[in-house]
Amino acid sequence: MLPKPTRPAIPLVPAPSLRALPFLKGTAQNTVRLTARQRDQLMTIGVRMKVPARTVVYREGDAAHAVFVVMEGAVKCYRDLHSGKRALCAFLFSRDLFGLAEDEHYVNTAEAATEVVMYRLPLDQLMTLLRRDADLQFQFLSKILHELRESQRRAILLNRRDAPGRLAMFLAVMASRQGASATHDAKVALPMTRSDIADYTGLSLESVSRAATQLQRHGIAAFEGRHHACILDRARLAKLVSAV
Amino acid sequence: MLPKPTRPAIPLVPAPSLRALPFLKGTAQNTVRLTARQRDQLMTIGVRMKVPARTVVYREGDAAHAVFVVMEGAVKCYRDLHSGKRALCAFLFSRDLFGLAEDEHYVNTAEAATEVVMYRLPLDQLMTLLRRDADLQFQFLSKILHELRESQRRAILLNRRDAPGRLAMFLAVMASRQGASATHDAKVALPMTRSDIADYTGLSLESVSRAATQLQRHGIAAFEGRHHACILDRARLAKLVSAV
DNA sequence: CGGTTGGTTGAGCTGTATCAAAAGATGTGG
DNA sequence: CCACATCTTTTGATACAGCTCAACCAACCG
Repeated sequence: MLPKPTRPAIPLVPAPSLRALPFLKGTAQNTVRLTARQRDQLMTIGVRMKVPARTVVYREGDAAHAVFVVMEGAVKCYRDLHSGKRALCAFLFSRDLFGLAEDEHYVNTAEAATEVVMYRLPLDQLMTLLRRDADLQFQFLSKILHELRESQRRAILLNRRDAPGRLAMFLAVMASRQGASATHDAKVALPMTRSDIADYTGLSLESVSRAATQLQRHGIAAFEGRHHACILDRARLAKLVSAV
Repeated sequence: MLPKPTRPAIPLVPAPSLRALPFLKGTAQNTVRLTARQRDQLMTIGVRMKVPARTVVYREGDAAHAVFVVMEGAVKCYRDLHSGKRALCAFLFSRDLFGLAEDEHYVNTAEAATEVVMYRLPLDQLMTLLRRDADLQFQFLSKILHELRESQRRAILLNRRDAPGRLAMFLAVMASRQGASATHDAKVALPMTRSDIADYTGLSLESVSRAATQLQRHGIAAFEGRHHACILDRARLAKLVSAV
């Protein structure tokens, strides 16, 4: 399922880092700061991998021997339900962490939504590292905390009943992830399919489509092609988002 | 808002502990094991508090100076939405952790649903402890990971469209929290109000009520009084739960 | 060019939110 | 101890929003 991991001969590639709002002090950027040494250590135990889209990194129920850090591309994490439907738990992007096990087994399936570059961190070695370096461990703790909050935010999204509102929240999340400044950068990349968006927002495929055309008709956002959206009216989008 | 914290003169009270499925090895009980020394340390920096029901421990947006561990009773964590509705993020019970901040501020409001006994752990002292004791920190990391999964499980609950199914999932969660064995202990305590259940399950108050009578009519569960349910047919409840 | 995958649009149905009101619990003070 | 006021829960009738089924359109690919 996975191509054989390859370690780059010359480490010219960037070292893994983590994106998260800090637990404590407010800094300008929402990145947990790893020291050069910590990044080196992670790079040492980690294996850099590049996989094509649709690669299944691991399946729900598999024994967990590693966690992963996304470097480039998008990963989706999901659980297949008995009804044949799919619950998408999260999209992972650059500097995101995934593969956190429960009781030594993965709780959901991870699949590359695009071509993905990532680091594979073997659990035993990572554990050794974390046990020795409490600061590094704290960065991981912060990152997991960050994911917890994203999950709660998604829960709020799912609480909504209106399809346009849900899609608006999804758009807003994607925009903020891509570091969209308040004014410019209205373009939002949507590397996933509509079906993925449907599974993530808890809507049917058709409702996503309808909600998109609705946002477009109201001049709030434009959907150009499959994988790009353009936020036209930030104020009204924000209003829709907070109109829970 | 909060009564003055009091430290017990004689530490005859139980030390704080954390409930979580372990990250790595599967043990029989779902409790993270703290060493006696770690529990002592937590008890040393922590302050034991007993608050009556409806006490607001902290509000969304407050500066975060401490985290809390529930010893007895139930706490609810929520966010009030602009529409006047309330999104309940989580119920916290014995050995649960709450008050995890984002950027030095609490992200939701915590309120005692019943009379609650808890430990208040000042952040600065806890941080010092965690920085020194990587093992202790790992217990906290595991606990947060556990909460992350509970949050994802709730997201799956919210994905459902049918009220009886949602209520069934809620019941199952409550039952498993109270350590219900597969056969006995069919009684489930529901310390919260119907309104709280509605806010947690993302249903309207009325739908919760209707769903409850429906489960009762089908002989799956009986609701006796406000705060107690009795699971009558475990098999069919499980079927309803997994019929996503 | 047919086949496949992904996306949009339309018509009807189901189930929950909503509004409204009654019934049941709870607590207070005479 | 009862009567009253308040809060919580239940029950009923209606409307609306999204799901489902189904057909259609577009892009991509050998």
